[in-house]
Amino acid sequence: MLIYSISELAREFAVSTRTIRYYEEMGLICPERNQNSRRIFTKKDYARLKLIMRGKRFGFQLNEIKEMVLLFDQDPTGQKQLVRTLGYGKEKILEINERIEELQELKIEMEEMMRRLEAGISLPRQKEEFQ
Amino acid sequence: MLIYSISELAREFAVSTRTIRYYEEMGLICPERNQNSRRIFTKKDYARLKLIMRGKRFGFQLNEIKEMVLLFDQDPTGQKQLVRTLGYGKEKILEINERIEELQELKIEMEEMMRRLEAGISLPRQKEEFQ
DNA sequence: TATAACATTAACGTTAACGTAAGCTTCAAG
DNA sequence: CTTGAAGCTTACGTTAACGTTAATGTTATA
Repeated sequence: MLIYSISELAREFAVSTRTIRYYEEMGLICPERNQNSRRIFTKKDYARLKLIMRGKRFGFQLNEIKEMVLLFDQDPTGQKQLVRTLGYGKEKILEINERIEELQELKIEMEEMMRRLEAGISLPRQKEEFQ
Repeated sequence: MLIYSISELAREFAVSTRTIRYYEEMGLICPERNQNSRRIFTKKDYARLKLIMRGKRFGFQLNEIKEMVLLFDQDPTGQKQLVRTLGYGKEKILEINERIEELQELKIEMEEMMRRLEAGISLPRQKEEFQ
């Protein structure tokens, strides 16, 4: 599909139309309008919304998400802008790495706890440490 | 250190004392009190707060976090309770796996974009897809 | 012993991220 | 042609997660 109405997008991403309008209000998306001022969403808008939703799943706030998408949106033709974008991107990648590591730790801890539970051991001392 | 005051914990976790009191208000922690009704935080409370903060970093809401910590808090002596806890834990591990995968995807995409930027290529077509 | 630093509860204020309702226009189907 | 579904704007309502203030009590220390 090449273009979407607001309700189609809302259905697709399992959010309300109000949510999408709110994202436009906040400047995270800028869909075109037809002659009757109805919003027209392109594939580009779709992709943008997908990024926004992912950011939300990761617990980022809308203004953080906005900062990210806007920064990567403008093509950094100027040398200075490019350097800035690169620095930002590398920083974000480091943050992502930290998150991945933390999640893997959490996973290991939970698996450990599951094993203990399955073995039928309460292990109050260990519990104290984890809890 | 074996016990903490509320301001010590607040400093340690870089939050306000109000935040810690709020978590108690919401039932996420239950610190003991001294004879003058001042809160006394033990190592156990410290560990609990650490878990809460991690949950926050992952974008969980306080009631979700509460559900988790409370569920793993009670030792599931009853068979039924144990089964329930095990099921919940395995579900959570699956969720964590999904998050890790999603983060790794995101990381790859961002590294890809960084490489393109460093190569000095705008790639409008690719931009459209990612953006 | 005074006094600053820290603690308590109670209560009202704030902000992000929407929900909801009203009043209007537009569009598609029978 | 009407009628119901969908869209629009405006605006007020809601909730989670605290911030802030007030009024008061406690503790440490010079």
